[in-house]
Amino acid sequence: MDRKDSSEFFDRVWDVVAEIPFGKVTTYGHIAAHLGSKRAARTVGWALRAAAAKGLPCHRVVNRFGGLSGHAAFGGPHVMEDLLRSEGVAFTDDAVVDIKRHLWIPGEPE
DNA sequence: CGCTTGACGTACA
DNA sequence: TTGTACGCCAAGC
Repeated sequence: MDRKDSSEFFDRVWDVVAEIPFGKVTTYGHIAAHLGSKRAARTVGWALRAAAAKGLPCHRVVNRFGGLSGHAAFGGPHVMEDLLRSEGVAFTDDAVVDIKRHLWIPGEPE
């Protein structure tokens, strides 16, 4: 709607993150691209940091490689990984999600 | 008030 | 092809 706040970008990121289904993950680039700017991935990361404080499932958001970049925002280096594993998400490496199996794209549900 | 950094990714040389 | 630079937006210092 008429959300023309300075943080409109943030609000959209939170909206998308909140729509991520259980056991799925998405990437900064896909969110940024969905918002209109692919290179805004960095800003998405900033929004996710705030999203963590908002209670959004930001642990389902990973980088392009499927690596858990924001584990520090969870208060523990393996908290994010453990959360995803609890959702049935597979890991290809340590703290690296099998994004190829669980990738979810905003605007394009199952 | 202004410069730098920051949960990344793409584009160009 | 690989490497480097830039872009996005906001917060921190």
